[in-house]
Amino acid sequence: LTPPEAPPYIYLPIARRPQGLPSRGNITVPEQPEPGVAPDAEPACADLLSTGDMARLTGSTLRTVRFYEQEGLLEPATRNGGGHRLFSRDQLEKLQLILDLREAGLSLHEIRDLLELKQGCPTAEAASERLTCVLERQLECMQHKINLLRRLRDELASTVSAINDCRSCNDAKFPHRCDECDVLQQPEHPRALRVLWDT
Amino acid sequence: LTPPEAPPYIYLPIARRPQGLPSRGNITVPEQPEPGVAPDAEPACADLLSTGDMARLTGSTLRTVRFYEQEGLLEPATRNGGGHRLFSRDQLEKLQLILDLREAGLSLHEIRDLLELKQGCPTAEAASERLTCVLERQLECMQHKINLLRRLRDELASTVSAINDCRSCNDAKFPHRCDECDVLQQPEHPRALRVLWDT
DNA sequence: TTGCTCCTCACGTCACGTGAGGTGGC
DNA sequence: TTGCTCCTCACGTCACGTGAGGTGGC
Repeated sequence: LTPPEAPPYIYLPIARRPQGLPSRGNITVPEQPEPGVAPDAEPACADLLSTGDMARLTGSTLRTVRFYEQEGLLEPATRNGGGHRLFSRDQLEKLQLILDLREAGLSLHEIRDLLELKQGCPTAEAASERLTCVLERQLECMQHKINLLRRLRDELASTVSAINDCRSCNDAKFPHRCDECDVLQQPEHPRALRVLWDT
Repeated sequence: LTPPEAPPYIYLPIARRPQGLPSRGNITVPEQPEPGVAPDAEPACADLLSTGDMARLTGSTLRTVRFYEQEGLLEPATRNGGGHRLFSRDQLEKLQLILDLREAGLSLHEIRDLLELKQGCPTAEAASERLTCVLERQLECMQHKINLLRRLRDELASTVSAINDCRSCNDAKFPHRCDECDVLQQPEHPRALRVLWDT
């Protein structure tokens, strides 16, 4: 990808960056091709992203981008003269998916398996079946997690509303005998209220 | 809590455990008081739970229960003659809440702050306001996470349905030019399909 | 005596965070 | 020359996992 004769300063990250693409400290996600720029002229070299661009555009960190490269999840298209990594756009999208899957609870091992699944299958049939199988198992886990989060959200919300009247409390039952207080009228306190407030 | 004169074998965990409470390998969650057993006679000693009971009843591990005790999140009511921890029922409920909050993404530090918040406040007003503030911030985080998980679930589900037709694929475009395939008819592929399948 | 459950170190792991010291083009 | 961004070690952290070797009542 790097012409051997070209001097390093040809490859300055700023020079490579089309106007409107990531400027320092700007977190706006840039659109794909500039109008008037042929998208298939120099497809891999047209708009490469630095490690910092990758981090800023995804809300992650330099360390995370480098760590994912070290673990084989990301691959820079090339490096410039100063040794700086330069990533193509598809690696940005890959990074965004990895970060979302991480937040959904998948380990990097599971994510790597997903990313490598298709290339590890001899036929489209095998790849389709295996990917479907893995994704459906993950879909179940995600649904369980959504259900837990929704239950917990409702529990904490009802705890907040239950202790609302405690702002005007002058009772000596605070803090040790709040479970005997008439202000907390609910017949059965939600678990979070019992654990965080009753005692 | 431990009468100094009493010999240790008075405190056997089996002897303390009312019938119907956690038997080995049984994951059913027992009901609170046995009918016919006065619930306030020996309240702290009536039904104490071993570390293993705590782990089994919550689906966690011995190590986790011990770690949470070491970190000051749980406290055993006492220990028996053999040094085995014995927890009261409110610690089981506390452990369940801790585990749910962990799965929701809170750190043990944040959870400890929540658990200690009330006792660290001089008045009910202060405690109510601070707990409300902390919980409402967490509610926002949880809602964001729910939204992310739902989006990701839908994205993966549509990816699964998109590659369904690939089971009968014999095209030479597999595996490197699937993005040019007519079978993947959607005008705009979802991100997961682009990252995991197109290439 | 044999299982079973529990105990205490203590080292390992996963996914990064956080400096320390150095480089390279405006 | 001065900032700014990026680089490579390398040690730290968080939340446990995983044996190793030992105890105690059926």
